[in-house]
Amino acid sequence: MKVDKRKRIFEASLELFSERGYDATTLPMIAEAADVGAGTVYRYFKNKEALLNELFQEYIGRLKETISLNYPENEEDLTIKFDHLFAGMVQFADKNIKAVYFIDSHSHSHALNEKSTGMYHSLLDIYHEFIAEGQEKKLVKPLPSYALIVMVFGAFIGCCKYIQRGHIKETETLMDHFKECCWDAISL
Amino acid sequence: MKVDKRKRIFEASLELFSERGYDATTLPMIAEAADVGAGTVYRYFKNKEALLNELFQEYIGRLKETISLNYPENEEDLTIKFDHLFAGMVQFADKNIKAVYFIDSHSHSHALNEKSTGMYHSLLDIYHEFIAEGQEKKLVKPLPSYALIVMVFGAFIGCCKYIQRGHIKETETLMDHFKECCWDAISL
Amino acid sequence: MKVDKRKRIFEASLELFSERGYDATTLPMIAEAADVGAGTVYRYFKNKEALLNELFQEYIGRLKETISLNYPENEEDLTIKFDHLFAGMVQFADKNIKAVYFIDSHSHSHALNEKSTGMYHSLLDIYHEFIAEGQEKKLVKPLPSYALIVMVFGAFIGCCKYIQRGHIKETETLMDHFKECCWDAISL
Amino acid sequence: MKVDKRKRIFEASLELFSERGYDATTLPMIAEAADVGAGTVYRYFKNKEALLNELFQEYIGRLKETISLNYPENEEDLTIKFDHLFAGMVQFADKNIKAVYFIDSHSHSHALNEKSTGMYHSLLDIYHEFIAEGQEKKLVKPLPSYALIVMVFGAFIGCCKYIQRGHIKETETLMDHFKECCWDAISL
DNA sequence: CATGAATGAGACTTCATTCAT
DNA sequence: AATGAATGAAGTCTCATTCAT
Repeated sequence: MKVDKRKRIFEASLELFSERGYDATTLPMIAEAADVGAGTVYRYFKNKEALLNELFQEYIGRLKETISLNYPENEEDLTIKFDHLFAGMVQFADKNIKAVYFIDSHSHSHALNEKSTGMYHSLLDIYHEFIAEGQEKKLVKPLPSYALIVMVFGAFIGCCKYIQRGHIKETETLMDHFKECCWDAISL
Repeated sequence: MKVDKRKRIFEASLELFSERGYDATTLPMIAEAADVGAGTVYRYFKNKEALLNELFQEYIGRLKETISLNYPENEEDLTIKFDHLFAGMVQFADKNIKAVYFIDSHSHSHALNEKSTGMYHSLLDIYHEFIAEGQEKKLVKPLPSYALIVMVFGAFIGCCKYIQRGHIKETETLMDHFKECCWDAISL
Repeated sequence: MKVDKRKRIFEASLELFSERGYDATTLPMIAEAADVGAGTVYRYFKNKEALLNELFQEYIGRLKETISLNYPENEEDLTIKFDHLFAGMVQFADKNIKAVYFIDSHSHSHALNEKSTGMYHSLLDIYHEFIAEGQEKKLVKPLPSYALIVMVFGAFIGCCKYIQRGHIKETETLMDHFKECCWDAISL
Repeated sequence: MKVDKRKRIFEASLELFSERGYDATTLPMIAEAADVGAGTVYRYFKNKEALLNELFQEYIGRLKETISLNYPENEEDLTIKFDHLFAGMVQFADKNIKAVYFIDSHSHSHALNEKSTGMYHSLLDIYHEFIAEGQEKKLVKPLPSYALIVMVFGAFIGCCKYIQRGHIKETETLMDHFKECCWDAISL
């Protein structure tokens, strides 16, 4: 029951934050969506800001976990690493599409604390390392890795939005095409 | 004088909205940044929401104008069109970097009215047409054009953010590399 | 066990009310200080207001008892009565210094009920009678007895606060001097 | 008009704080009593706590001024100084009876800031000096001056309360008697 | 025109109290 | 009997908006 309420608040927040943004989401909205009393939210989270940060950290953590799981750290073939990273994102988005939007739209929120931004950057580091390795092997374009990452993320999120809006159904083929796009974009 | 005040409000809003977001920006903040009385804002804009929409429409309009100007509508060579579109974006961003962030971060704001979203989509239409033409000519990947557009935009905005944060200086070479990235991403 | 919990709640309340005041003391504070659950307080007291009143009445009762015990009702020598009253106050304060502050700072609380204020005034009546007798015997100044009482109380509480703040150690001599002060103040 | 609103808020606060205490007084109560909107209070005072402190400092200042005015600093006869101090209190109480209660009941409030307590103690210093001089001259009892001051204050406030409750009308004779009480209490 | 004082709706948050366990 | 999770009423405070000057 305890876990239940906390989970409901978490999920309601994720939904609302991803759709309206943190600032445009009121606590009463969250309470109603989670079907709990307004005061109940404060039993589980210190305040609205803490709720945002816990939510952010939770999903950054999950995303990182998804990507890190079985990551072929010592693989020589870079495309295998790329496949893994891309597959991880797809898998995560598949289960947590709202979380993808939420992370994307709040990664520079003024309400994030140091730990949150720290976790965010530690997530990006995985990609930075990948880019760096690729550039060393002359397989990836010699552009700032930050920009390349954003490009892939931009593409990925665009793809998610596209799919969610129902313009088209998600297919494995589509995802493969997207992966190709991304690879083409960054590779030499 | 009238124009002056309106302009100051506009610019203050652009700055604040792009940095903090519409919801986190208060009217007193805007008034102070524009160095006008709070009531004065209401002489030029019906309310905060109207201010957002006028601002959004203004910059969407300018961006569209920049891109459309001398657009080689009947050009056969698709890369020339691509060059033009990319150059337009770069040129616009060069003069209105805040506006780029503003548009990016508010394109799905809950406070946008129909006209604003309409203009936004009509801007996207230019790109849609370009993609469609490219796909017809088998020069562009047969992926949903919406996704391809977002990818290019994502890359572009990522690039802008990257440059603005001072990680590197903007150079013509850098921009050319980015253009290449984008073209590689979408082209067959 | 029951008595134990009730006692702990009582003592925690006394401490907190005397230090922060009734209104600035929250029930969670009391529960924590008493090391009981918040709900438990309601097993022993109807609500916060009832707790205040029971506490007030309890200590007014004890003070009255202390003063009344062996009160030389029929003593002719007024100074002996005065000595007794003063000694009673000192004795009470010695054991219940917090209660002295509590009574002093809450004797006009908006949350006291009729019974509480009734007991308070009935306590004052002892002093009123003493003053009246003294005035009849032309030993006490012909001022409103209420004012004379407050003066003695004011002196007494000031003295308690003074001692508690550690400015000086309580000595029998000091108390005797105070008694003298008080007597000088009211006597002709 | 500006001054008017601020003054009304000040006076309403004084009334409510002196009657119910700071913690039991809500901002809506103040706003209603002052006949202004709730938000208006915040145009004049940063918050409720600031309102309390400004009020406290204002009246401490006035009281100090009243007492200090024409204070016979170099007078040899101590009773003349005493007369002056006592007369100052009476005069102040005459014009600001609510303020007397307010100061008395809030002088140890947890919401007072450093400046407020500083001013309070600087007010007490006037009395401390008087006591010290008296003790030096062997005219005042050799008790802690803090305690003697509290006694006089206690008497004075008791007297004020007594008068206000209408038990008796304030007369010059009454005040003279009180002064005598106080002098008897502290003098050798 | 321009202002900023004034306002009340509503946001965040706390807390006295209840009740299922 | 004891608990503490749950709650909604109410408190403090902010802010979009209006309006008299």
